[in-house]
Amino acid sequence: MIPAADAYNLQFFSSNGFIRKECRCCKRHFWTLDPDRDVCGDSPCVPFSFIGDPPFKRRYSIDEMREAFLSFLERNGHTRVPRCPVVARWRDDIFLTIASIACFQPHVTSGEVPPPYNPLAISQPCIRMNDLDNVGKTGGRHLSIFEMMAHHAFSSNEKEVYWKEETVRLHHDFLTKELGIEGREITYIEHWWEGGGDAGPDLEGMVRGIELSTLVFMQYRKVGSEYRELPLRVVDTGYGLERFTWVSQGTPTAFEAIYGGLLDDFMGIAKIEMPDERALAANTKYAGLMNIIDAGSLKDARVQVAKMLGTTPAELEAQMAPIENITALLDHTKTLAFMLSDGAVPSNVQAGYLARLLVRRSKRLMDKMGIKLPLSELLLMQIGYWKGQFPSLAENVDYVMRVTDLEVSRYERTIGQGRALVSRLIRSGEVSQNGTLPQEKLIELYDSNGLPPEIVKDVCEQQGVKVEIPDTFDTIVADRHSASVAAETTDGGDDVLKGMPDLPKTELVYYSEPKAKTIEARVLYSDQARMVLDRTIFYPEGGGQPSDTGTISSGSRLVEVVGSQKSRGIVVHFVSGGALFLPGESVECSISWDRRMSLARHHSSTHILLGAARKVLGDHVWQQGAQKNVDRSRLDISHYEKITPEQLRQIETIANRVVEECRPIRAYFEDRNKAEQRFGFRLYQGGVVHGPTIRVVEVEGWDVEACAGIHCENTGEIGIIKILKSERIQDGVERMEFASGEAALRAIQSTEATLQRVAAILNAPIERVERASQVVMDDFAECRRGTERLRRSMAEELLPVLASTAEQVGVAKLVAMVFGTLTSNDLVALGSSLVASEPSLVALLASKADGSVVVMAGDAVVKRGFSAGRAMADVAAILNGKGGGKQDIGQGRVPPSELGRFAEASSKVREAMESLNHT
RNA sequence: GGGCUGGUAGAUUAGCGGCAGAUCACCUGCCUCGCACGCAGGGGGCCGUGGGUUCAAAUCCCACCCAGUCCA
Repeated sequence: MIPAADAYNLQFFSSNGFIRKECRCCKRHFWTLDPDRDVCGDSPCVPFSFIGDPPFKRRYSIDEMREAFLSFLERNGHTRVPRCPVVARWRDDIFLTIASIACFQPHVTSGEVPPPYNPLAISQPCIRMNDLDNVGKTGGRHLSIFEMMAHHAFSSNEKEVYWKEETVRLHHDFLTKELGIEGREITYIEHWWEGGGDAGPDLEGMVRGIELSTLVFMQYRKVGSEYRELPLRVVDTGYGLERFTWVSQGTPTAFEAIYGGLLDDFMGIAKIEMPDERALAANTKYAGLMNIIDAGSLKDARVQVAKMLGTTPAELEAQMAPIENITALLDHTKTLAFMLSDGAVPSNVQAGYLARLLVRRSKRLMDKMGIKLPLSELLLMQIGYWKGQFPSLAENVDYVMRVTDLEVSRYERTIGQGRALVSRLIRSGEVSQNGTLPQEKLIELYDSNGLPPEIVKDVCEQQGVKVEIPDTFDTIVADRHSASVAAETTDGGDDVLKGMPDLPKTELVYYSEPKAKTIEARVLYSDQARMVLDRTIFYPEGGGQPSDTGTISSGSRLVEVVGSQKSRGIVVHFVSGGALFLPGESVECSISWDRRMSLARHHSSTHILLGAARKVLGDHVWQQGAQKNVDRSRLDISHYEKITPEQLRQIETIANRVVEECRPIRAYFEDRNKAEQRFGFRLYQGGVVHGPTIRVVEVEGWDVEACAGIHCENTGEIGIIKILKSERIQDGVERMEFASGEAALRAIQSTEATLQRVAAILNAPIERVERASQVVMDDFAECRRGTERLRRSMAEELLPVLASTAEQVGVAKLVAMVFGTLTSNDLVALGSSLVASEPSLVALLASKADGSVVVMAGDAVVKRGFSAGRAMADVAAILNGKGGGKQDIGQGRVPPSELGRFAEASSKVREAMESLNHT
């Protein structure tokens, strides 16, 4: 979209002497106070020029800068709000908090929920993984974690807070009056912003070649190719804290400014020296000119910078690589510290995968630099460095350390196995003739076995096999996946209200009177399958809790309610029995009380178990999903390893203690912002919750969640919680299945009944079942071994007898015999002993028991060209059976009755033997 | 959520339709003052589970379970 021409034409600009210009380099329009300026102020149009020459009035540390920003805005009518977690659990579209505005999406920006304060100021740690490869190589322009300082204002037709004029004024005042940057240094580039379906004009605040801030005016919703006005206009600013700090200090890279002493500590551990400051600054400046860093352009950059410094690219590479690695490690470990402290569990899915990726990248960087210290120690150092500014980092140190060590050992295990795999691959000759590993194999090793190409190369070259890593490795891997992306199936989402007239919202009596078993209600709508009432006690399916069932009746007319759903505040009852009622009629509603109580018990148990799991396993435990049912329910939680039986028992014990304590369970509606302030993001266990008012379910002193379900009023009503089993449903997610109340009793009884039946089978009392079954299993194993021994000794015993029946046929000997009760396995054992003792022997053995036939041939006969397999096929043909085999063994089966003609078969074999080669 | 690997003795694994093998570990004996070791012998396998195909399945097909891994 081409924004309206006057979108950037601000009073602020004209009255302060700004002029609009077009960059001679990139052709973008920008505003400046400098009439002579003809470039926009962004790199690559202008180089970084703050290094060694900061344009600020003084140097700021990172927390001074944050404080300067937030207090400046407080003085200008904003309220400071605390940061959000970096793991965005309140969003179902992103895993990580990628911008400050993400804290207020979608509920605030959609207008559904009022902002906690308006306007407000925040400094939000954000994580972005899209430029991971660039981190370290661009002097700090790319970071996987950064703080986005922001002021947000939300305006509507009813309430105007502030919009473009005030935003730019605040920005300009902060930079000039607060930080002391000359107004002429600042340019504002006109830009159009789109993201997540929203759009609007924005201005990018540039100083000395670097973008310090972005001022976005979210104004439109993009629907197709059309832009519609949003009811709520959002001032979405983003001030890069790290960049502000860096520019204020003018250090060669941003990392000195961000990490200060921690950078020195890391360099000490890696035993590397700071490279020549001039080279480093040149490198950063040049990197600033490049928009995308890949293997090729990095090479170009090295050549250019080397030329500037009068050195060779190789020398420069040697000088820069260590600092690039250590700063990347510094960045990755900070990101990990934040993610893990927020309870991210490394896994193969979602945010967990990003955590795993970072662990592995960090570990690889450490290996490259020869750092022996455990990764967890580096995280500990990061936590130590940041906890003053982010005290919550220190709260989960044990978890962070433990899960990091575990994850690193998993990685090392994978790599160890991978190395062995590569060695085997080489030994087995999976290498092309010219001694290189096929590229196909290299890709597969990474894709299927997680082996980074460098490691494969390392192992291969130790064994003299060459490996070429293609420059486009990542692209090839990506292509492999994009080729197999299945067409997404989007179901239409049948609206349960389809075809109904406009109806008022249903009064939800199941909330106001949770103990009501029956009520009177008035019919608003009724057809063959659906009914809507003015009020209801039928809980509609939602939040993992199935709906109530029951009846709706009037006099002798009665329909069964098989389920209910809520849409736009209206509860629709699904009925069987037809359209018996007319709108306006008064009816009697009655729900299946046993079902309701069982569901309520299970639902309350879910909350209690979650709290118990958190106590036993740690604060990283979050609900990942839950399904309640009448007989049993399940709760999925995030956890990094298999829950042990002992932990499961502990969880069960603690949960039942909560039941015994008869704690009150309170359910109430609460203003969203108030609830969040009181209970934090822990509320959102059940996933994303919409609306300005949320229903809070509080198990006193134990657990608080936003939840729409029906609960007991007191934990005592649950009676008992029995965990039935736990399983790992995916890496990082454990599922617990449990039953509550009477269902728990039934489950226990059922297990007991099974045990009793087992006891009956074993003919032992329950107390001795364990021992008895052990004895049975041991006996069974012993029997199997005994049979095998017997088979072998029988073969030994029968050997001389059989051998004596051998008949000379040409140069070979034939033993042909039919047995009565042997099995195929026995025949093979016999045959193999026979041919082992006499290499020129052919054994043709059959059994009437199952009609199995075996032909075995000794080495000497095989050498002369005899094929036991072919002989077997001949025998099968004669005796109406089937069979075949290899040179030395043939097996088959014929109808036992045909064995009466065994002599015919043996003469056929004899014929084959007679025609054998005599030499 | 999707894709790709793999599951065989306590461990690491070979076999990939036709007699389940190797190495390490384990046990016994020998050698040795003793030992990393050496020599001789031995025990140890529902070939992940359940179906199917086949005269015959560790092996092929289907489903499931478990582990690993890449991508979103």
